[in-house]
Amino acid sequence: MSRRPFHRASEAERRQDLIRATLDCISEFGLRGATVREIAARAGVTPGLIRHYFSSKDQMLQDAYREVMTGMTSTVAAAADGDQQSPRARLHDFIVANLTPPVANARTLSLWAAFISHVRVDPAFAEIHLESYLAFRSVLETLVAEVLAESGEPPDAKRCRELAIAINGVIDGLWIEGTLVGHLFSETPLPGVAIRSVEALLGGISLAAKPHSN
Amino acid sequence: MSRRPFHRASEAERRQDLIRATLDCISEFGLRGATVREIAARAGVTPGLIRHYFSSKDQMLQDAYREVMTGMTSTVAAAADGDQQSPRARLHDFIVANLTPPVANARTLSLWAAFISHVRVDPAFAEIHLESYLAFRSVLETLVAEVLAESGEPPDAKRCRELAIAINGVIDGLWIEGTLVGHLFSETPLPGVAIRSVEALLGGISLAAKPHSN
DNA sequence: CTCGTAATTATTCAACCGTATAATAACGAA
DNA sequence: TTCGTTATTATACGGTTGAATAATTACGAG
Repeated sequence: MSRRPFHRASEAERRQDLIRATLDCISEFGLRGATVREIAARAGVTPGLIRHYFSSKDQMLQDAYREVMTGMTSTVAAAADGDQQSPRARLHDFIVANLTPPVANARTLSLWAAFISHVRVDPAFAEIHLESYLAFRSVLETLVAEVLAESGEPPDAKRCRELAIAINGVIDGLWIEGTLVGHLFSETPLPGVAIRSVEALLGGISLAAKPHSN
Repeated sequence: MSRRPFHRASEAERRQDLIRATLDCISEFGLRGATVREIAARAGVTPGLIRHYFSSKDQMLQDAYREVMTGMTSTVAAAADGDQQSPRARLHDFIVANLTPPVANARTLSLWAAFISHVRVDPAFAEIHLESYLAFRSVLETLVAEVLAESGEPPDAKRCRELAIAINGVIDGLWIEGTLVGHLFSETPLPGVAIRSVEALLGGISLAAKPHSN
């Protein structure tokens, strides 16, 4: 009976491994399949180690939830910051980034849905959701304001807010449908649908780097 | 030690009770809390009875999923069929029905999210999702086609499809946000946001029964 | 009224869950 | 090298899970 060999890892590294294993289990087997034992096996450690880095399994799930959401938001925010483009081009890239991998991805959607289904159950999840939603909408609202200013429209905070809410809705809805049954949209690629929809919502403002030909 | 009294119920009635108890448990405690024992207690029967009406717990979950989705779709479809209104008014009522109770409801959203998170895990759930999505979009696509025809626009199947996809996205997205953090939208009620957004998507067609004053 | 069928309860089972605790091994400081 | 600290493993515990089976009760057919 030889004892299992092991190596010490840095705290950041271990926590990252455990969270990644947690997300893998959730996306593959659902929340029910994300057991302490399965997660530990996936991370290549023994179950007891989890309680050494997280005060409880729920705590680890919450940290995992937070990481998923901040990861998505930072990814699309970064996409809107490529070079010094015009506000319209940046909003364009922001929208496209939301509807293409790695954000538009079946695994990510499964994780998001699993966590969302717990928002009503656990107040801690509700708080994480609220934070991440506001962070996302804040980025979007700023982009919208810049686009309107670029088009010479007078600043109107209330209109920006409502536009951000609506655009956020379009993005969310298309993201869900596109990643759940993406094969249905080979004829009508969703990034294009989203861009044209947002252009309509903005009252006809074109988001293309160069004006449309049609 | 007296034996628990019981009464026989019709099969339809019992299955309905069990499914409702299942949905109650999921929305309150999440999928993890929807155990055979808790569900049976909620339905006022003993756990063994579940296996008498459903071949397995998963089977019951799938039936519950199907019922939630068909219930939502039939509710909003019925809202669009009030009296013999104009197509524009019917689309208007359809959209509003999606964003007001009982469809826009935290419990319903929790259920939907819990099931969605299993689409990737279990092919049976994926099939139910596909069916319900297509049924919903079909209703919406018909409404859109009628609205366009009413406005004298030439029939264009591809445009109808794309509009239905986009409008579906707006509805889904606002539905999620509105039910998750509804208190954030007291200043900008979502049904109004949705109507104005869809009007923009339709290229300016008004959905009000009487033309806007602004 | 009787009796067979089926709905419902009661009980049991093996497996698994999250957590707690003790033993051990790796690493840094001195 | 030595030794203390702690990351990691190993083991154990009480409770829960979905499922299977047996015992009982309600109800309809005849």
